[in-house]
Amino acid sequence: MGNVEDPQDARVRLWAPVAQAVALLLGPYAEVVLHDPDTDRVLGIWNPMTSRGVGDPSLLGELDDLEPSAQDVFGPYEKLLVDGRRLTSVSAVLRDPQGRPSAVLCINLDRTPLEQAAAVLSAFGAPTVQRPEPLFEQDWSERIQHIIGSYVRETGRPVERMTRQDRLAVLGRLEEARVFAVRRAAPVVAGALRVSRSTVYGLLAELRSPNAKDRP
Amino acid sequence: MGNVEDPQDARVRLWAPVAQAVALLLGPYAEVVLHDPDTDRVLGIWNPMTSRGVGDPSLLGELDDLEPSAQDVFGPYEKLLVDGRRLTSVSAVLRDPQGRPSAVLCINLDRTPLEQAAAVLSAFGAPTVQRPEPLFEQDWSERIQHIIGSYVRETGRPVERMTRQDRLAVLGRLEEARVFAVRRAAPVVAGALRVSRSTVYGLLAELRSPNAKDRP
DNA sequence: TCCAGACTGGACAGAAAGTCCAGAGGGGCT
DNA sequence: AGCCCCTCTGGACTTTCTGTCCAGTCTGGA
Repeated sequence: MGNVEDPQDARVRLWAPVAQAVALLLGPYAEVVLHDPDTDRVLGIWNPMTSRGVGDPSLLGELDDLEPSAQDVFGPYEKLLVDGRRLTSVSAVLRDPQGRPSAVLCINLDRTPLEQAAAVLSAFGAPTVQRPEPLFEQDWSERIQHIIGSYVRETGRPVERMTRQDRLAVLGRLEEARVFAVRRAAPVVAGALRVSRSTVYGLLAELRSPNAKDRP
Repeated sequence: MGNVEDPQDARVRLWAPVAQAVALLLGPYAEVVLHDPDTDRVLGIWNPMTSRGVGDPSLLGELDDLEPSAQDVFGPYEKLLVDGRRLTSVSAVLRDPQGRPSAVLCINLDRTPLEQAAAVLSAFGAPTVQRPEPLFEQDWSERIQHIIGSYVRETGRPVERMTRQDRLAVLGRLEEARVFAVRRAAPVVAGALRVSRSTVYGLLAELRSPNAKDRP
């Protein structure tokens, strides 16, 4: 299901069984990706969690730190999807008999369902109300990710093709969460929203002002 | 297993099946206790988690808030055992046909194993250490008050007669709590510590710098 | 093709954040 | 008391951010 691979490529034929086996073992919540380290493109993908397909460019950062290093296996490290899902990832550089890197295998495990299950368990018989929705993130930049992420999930609209209204709504939530009381937050938000700092301040001004716009 | 009951008592004969059924359903992690509200003693206990037995006095506080109230079912509320286990408890006042309280049934569910399981689940594949200590206050100025307040309480030294060391310690805690990442926090802290802004920055610098002071 | 609305990048003023220092207490010691 | 050392103070000053503005670019729709 959802497997996409290029059977023409010898590397794919070589590694596909491994990738598929792992994908089967870890159920629907693990994505296995085979990358071409030369072209930085996807060779094959099993259980894709995003809309990537064969030939698409590899996600920025997924391979970034890998090449210069001496070791071949990386992680596990944490990644955050725009929709808020938490992934645990490992990567391995796969070499041909001559020792040259021929592919990079990445396994991305979605930890969200496990965490939800954990929440169910610890809520069982718990008399105290769960935290009111709150921001148990120590790190405010995670909070930003989280808020933007849940908005994306709710609306199904990724950051890249948000409308002005979407941005206004997201900024409203961020404002509510007092995010802008934190130093340096505005530029970070601008970055996360793929928008310039000016735009953020513009939208923010529109939000905060008595909107004279509503009555023409 | 581990059931202790007094078959002589009519109330026990009446309620024992209920108690036993609940004890069986909730496995080894729920303790069911039948109390005598008049003598404040244990009439019967199933799956005892502590060393209480029939005839022992009921645990202090277990019945405290029950009597004066109008309702008959209480909880769930949280209890803490000396060994650190967290219990979720409910209680019910059981009445005879004349409406007089004849027994009190308490069910104590040990939530520890569930919470451990939850921890296992959310640790599965988790690369990062769990959050270093949440501090889920929305309002950062409250957080400042809270940190300073607890220091004062711990040391018994009010803000006015703090020593330099005290101030350093407090600032250390505030720093740890990332308080100074918030705009305008420094002056507020200075005010709360009854000290000038300069002093705050001075002490802060001393804290953050490689303390050359330690090696004379 | 042209227009209108939206975003950008850079410039800039103003506000905080930090740094620095001369001078004012204020204990403790002689 | 008188002195000294340590610490805090208030203010001046530099640096870093914040928030505003605007001319110019991009883009989708009529």
